[in-house]
Amino acid sequence: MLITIDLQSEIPLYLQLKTQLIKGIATGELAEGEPLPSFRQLSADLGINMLTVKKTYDQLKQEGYLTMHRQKGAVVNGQLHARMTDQYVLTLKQQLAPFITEAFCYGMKKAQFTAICNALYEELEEGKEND
Amino acid sequence: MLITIDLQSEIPLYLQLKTQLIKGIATGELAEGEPLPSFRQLSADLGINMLTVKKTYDQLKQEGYLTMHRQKGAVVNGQLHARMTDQYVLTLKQQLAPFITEAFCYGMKKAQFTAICNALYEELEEGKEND
Amino acid sequence: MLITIDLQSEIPLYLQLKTQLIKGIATGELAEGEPLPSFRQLSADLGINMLTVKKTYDQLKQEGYLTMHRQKGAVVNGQLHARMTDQYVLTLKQQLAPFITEAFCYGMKKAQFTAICNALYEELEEGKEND
Amino acid sequence: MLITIDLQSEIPLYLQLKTQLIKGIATGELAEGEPLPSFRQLSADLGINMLTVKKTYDQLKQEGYLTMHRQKGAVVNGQLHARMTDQYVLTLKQQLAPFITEAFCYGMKKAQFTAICNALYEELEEGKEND
DNA sequence: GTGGTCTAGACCACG
DNA sequence: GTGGTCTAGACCACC
Repeated sequence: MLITIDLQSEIPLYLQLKTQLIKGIATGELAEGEPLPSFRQLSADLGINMLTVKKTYDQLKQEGYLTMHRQKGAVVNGQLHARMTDQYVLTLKQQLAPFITEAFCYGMKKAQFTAICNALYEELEEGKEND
Repeated sequence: MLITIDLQSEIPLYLQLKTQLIKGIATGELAEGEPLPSFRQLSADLGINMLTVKKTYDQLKQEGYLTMHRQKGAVVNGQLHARMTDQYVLTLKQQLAPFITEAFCYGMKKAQFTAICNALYEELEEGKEND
Repeated sequence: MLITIDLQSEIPLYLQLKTQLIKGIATGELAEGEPLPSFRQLSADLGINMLTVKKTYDQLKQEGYLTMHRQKGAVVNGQLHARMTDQYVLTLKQQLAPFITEAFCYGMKKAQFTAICNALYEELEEGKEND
Repeated sequence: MLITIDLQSEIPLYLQLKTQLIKGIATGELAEGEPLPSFRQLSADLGINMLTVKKTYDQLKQEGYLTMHRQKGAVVNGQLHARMTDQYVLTLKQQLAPFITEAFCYGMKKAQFTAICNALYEELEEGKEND
């Protein structure tokens, strides 16, 4: 799986990495049980610090995406889903609100916004089918 | 206009304030030509630092939402919209992507996600009609 | 609140700190809403690294004991309890099992073990009453 | 005797193995004089490294649970108990404290905690009776 | 001042 | 080799 880090971006490195790994899991590109590269390996490949990678792995572990393994390193965890609690939906709404307000301010129509979301969603779904 | 600041939030105070003011302008709740409260007044009302309010006004002014008057203070500037560049759409997609990926991981269906967005969007549109 | 760190111990520093802070919260010595010292302050006081303190705070935050605050620093979070899920009880049993097995091997009677636990429990309860 | 190793666990493999062997000895499931499987056999059965098994046996030998025989391999050593020093009791209290504090924070009552411990204790005692 | 992030080293236990 | 922990610096945005 190809991972790219933009050192210029204002988005923290560990978040860039996290987002891409989650996407890999979502699309199935990183299948359940598949091992991820070790801290050292990945940090060397990306040219960033070990701790930054570890921080990412720690968060993914805490959120249930990964399991850390003394022998095999980090492996992808199945059994996501069924975590879509009301609490999550609430949090999501709060997170989306500012973007929607901004889009509205910029004169974007509801239909266009929906189209963008659908496009992103379908990207993931297609990725999953192609596994 | 009611403004609420969440000191617990990880969103910077000035951004919370900015978003709400922009929303007010977008919905028309803050009409063109209407003066905004002074730094001192607003910062006291919200219980935050004057500098934080000033920073918000500065940005809004710089983005064309406000005009500063020596006597009237800050007044709302009309003529928004028509700023929806391709660049903005691209940025928006990048910002939305992680939330959509996460929702997808948590098993949320596209329809449910769209429904949430539509609900948020319609809140804004209704606000505009009721002015 | 007095916090002591044993640099000689094989227990990680951040865990020593975490345990003591949780205990402080449990006994009510750190009351809801009370601010904790900043990273820099506490790390300087204890003579350990800032990141080690931050790591502790991060975990306590993630477990719901704390809320991080841009202005006030870290503050104690109320509304614990009601988190005693079946999952937690199961985890607890797994964590306790080895200690009980060991005690049993060393010839400790059930009554003595229970007595030790009760003593520890009552320490906390008394601490709470005395607030 | 059934031994299970959890590769996911954060508990070192050699400790998992050691705990279970001690438990077997404590309950009498592994009777005095009974030979244990060879390194090679046990490591193959459990799917772990031979060195890990050896490390476990070494420690058990050093703690007096086993005796190594050039021909018979490792054999169980009787005469346990009577090792419950004050030092051990102190250590145990320190180890249990964090779990009890956490349980207390989560709203667990003393009675429920005691019940859990008793249940675990009785499991061991019954194991012993049934031999 | 605060927290948030990142780096470049280091040592340890485990396997 | 792996992950787990720790240190001593640094820069940034926010308040």
